[in-house]
Amino acid sequence: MAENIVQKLRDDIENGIVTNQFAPGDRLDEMQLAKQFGVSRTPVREALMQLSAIGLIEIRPRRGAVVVEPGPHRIYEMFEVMAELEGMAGSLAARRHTDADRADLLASHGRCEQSAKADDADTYYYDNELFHLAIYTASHSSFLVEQCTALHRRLRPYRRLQLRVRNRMKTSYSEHAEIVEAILAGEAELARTLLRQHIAVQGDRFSDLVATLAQR
Amino acid sequence: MAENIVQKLRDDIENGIVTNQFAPGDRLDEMQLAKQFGVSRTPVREALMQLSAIGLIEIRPRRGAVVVEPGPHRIYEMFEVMAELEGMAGSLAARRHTDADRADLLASHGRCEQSAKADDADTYYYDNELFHLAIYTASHSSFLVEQCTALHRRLRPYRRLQLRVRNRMKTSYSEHAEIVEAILAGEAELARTLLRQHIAVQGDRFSDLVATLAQR
DNA sequence: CCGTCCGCTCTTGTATACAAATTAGTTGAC
DNA sequence: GTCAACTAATTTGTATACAAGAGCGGACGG
Repeated sequence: MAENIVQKLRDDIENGIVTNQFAPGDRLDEMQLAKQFGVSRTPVREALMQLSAIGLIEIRPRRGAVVVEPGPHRIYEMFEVMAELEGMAGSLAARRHTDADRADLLASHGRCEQSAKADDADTYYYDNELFHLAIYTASHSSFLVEQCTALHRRLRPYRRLQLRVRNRMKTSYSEHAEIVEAILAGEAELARTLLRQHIAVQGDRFSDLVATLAQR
Repeated sequence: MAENIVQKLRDDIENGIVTNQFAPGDRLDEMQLAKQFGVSRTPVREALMQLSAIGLIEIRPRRGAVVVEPGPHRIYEMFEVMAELEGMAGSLAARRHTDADRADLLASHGRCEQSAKADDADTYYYDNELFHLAIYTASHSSFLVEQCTALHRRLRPYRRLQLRVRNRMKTSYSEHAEIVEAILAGEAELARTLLRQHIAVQGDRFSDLVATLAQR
């Protein structure tokens, strides 16, 4: 077992935060975590620092780590940036996609169709991630792929909340269809606009988000 | 002295990388760095992990940390994303700027004018950073500000290289003037386009970048 | 009875010791 | 002479021990 311990700790704690086992505002005690996972404080500290770098927790000097709770406004801002980056990826994808990208995009779109029709939120959630990843990849900008996946990952819990809204899944899927069409047709600006609107939390969707955040 | 040690190490090592004291490809030996700074390996490791999170170095399990050298193509990709984010910030700033933002923007723009006219590259480099920061701030999206400053920071060394190109400083300044005008006039899309073009490494500027990278 | 100050404890930050792995060097065999 | 394998040394990863700052409680004074 190598450095994987830190990775495993990071993933486990991150998972714990996402699933609300560690609620926002909670203090993450190093010794407690160390005992809980059967390791020493050293790898725990390293894992916490990585989570701090991602932005999931905040480490205040000499005062420990606490799970951050981004307020609705901040979450809105993050989606705003995500919308822009996804729009960029879509635009580049429209211009640069290869035959392999086309196949991947259609395949993941097909899987979304299946899970949307089956009304299976969990599967759709997963397929949706792959669909968006396919767009990132088709942009052929490795740095953009990294930025997008990082932000996508960070927004994961809230994206999941959004799916709870009635009919969001079906709406999302039909938006995907237009996006695929635009990308494959090489319509860069259309793809950008559609993706931006697909991601952005505008109008009613913002109140929906706030509402679902509250009832959590 | 508290956790500042890690911060200081991080800044010093980052500075060393930026100033090419630690050349790309160099192995960063933990013990050597620890001795050099008169501390133990623990804070050095933490500083290295932070640098790894930023993307300045790469840590391969059991094989140490090496300074990464982003190839020209990757640097181009990073500027491509930066251009998009700055464009977004400019667009938001055009719509949301307050009187205070207006004053800040004009002030930093004025300082750029001074240093450009004095042909002082170092001062211009610094004033230029403040100018762009003023735009980020005027967007009134704290998350966007963070993303922009992080990427801006990472691109710092290459931005500095670009200033070496003949007349780049004057050109840059005149582009700033148009950008300020667009933002203060509330022309969101114009501001976006101008900023995108201002940042993007397109056409000749890419070959200039490659050339300056090579002669470093 | 309330407020402030001093001290104790608990937690974080740093150092060092120990374990495991990788790499390089040397030796032996083909 | 070259290649491969084994061993030793260097270096990373983890644990533990030690130091120092922050929070909390009790005691003393007003």
